[in-house]
Amino acid sequence: MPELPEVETVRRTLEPHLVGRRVARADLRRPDILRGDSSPAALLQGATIHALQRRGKQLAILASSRAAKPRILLVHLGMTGQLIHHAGKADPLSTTHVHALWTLSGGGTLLFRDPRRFGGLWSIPSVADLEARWAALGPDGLVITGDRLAAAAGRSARAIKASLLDQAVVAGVGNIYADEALFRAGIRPRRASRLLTRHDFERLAVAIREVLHAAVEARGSSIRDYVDGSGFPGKAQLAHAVYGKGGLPCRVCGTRLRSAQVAQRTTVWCPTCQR
DNA sequence: ATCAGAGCCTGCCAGC
DNA sequence: TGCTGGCAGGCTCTGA
Repeated sequence: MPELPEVETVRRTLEPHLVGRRVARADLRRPDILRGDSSPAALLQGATIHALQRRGKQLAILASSRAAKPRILLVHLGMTGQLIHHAGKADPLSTTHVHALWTLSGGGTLLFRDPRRFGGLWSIPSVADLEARWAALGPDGLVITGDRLAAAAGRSARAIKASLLDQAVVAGVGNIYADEALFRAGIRPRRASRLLTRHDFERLAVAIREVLHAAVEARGSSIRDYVDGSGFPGKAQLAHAVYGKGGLPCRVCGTRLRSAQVAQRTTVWCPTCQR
C-alpha cells in the first residue's frame, strides 16, 4: 500500500519521463475516479508538465499551457493505486482497472490504475490552492522532528499509533511504517500520546525519518500491489522488522511478536523491546 | 476529544 | 471444484 516511500519512488521514477512533456491527450475511463468538483477538462490535456511534487502520500503533477492558468493534477494512490509510465505505446486494454490514461506528445503513455479505487484524482485550480490543501497536513515524514511531533500529539490521549496515522500530525506515515518506526523507537503502539516524554518524541521522530529514508532507498515496500512509476516492485519489505510478522520471533530479542487491533489497524509489536 | 463502526472496493486465500 | 467469509487498509463520515 503506497505510503510516503512508495509515492516518493513513483515520483522519482516518473519525473524524467514526464517533466518537459506535453499531454497530447487525456482519457478518463472511469469518471468517478475524478474526485471533488473536478471537471474532466482539468486532466492536463494540452498542457506541458513542468514538475512533480510530493507531500506525504499525495503527488501533484504541475503543468502549464499557453491558453490558461497553471493546471495541477493531484494524485492519491489509496491502497492499490499505480501510476505507471510506458515508454512505448502502452496497451491499456491488456491491463485491468485502468481508470485514466495520458498520451504524451512524442510517444509514451501514463496510466492510472487502481483495482480497489480507494485512490483518486483531484483537479487543483492554482498553486495557492495546492498550498492550502497541503497546509492541512503535518510535516512530511522525511523531515519530521521531535519538537513538531510533540507539538502535534503531545497533549493527546489517543494511542501514539493513532497519532502517527493522522496525516495532520505527520504526513506520509501509514500502517506499515508506523509499526516499523514504533519498533525502532522502542515504544508500544498503545501508549497514550501524552504519556510520551520529550526524549520519546525525539527518538520516535528519528525512527520515522530513518525508517522512511531507508524505505525510499530500497524503492518502497511491495507487499501485494505496489510497483514504481516504471512498473517495478521495491525491496523495502525485506527489511521489515514487525509489519506482517505477528507470531514470529522478534529479530532482536526472540520474543513472540504480538498482533492486535490498534486504531482500527492490525498492529504488530514486540512486548519486550517496546515499552 | 476520541473512539468504534460503516462505507467505499477488489483480490486473495483458507475452509468447508 | 466452487462457494463463502474473512482479511487487507487508504480515507471520511456518523454516532456514541
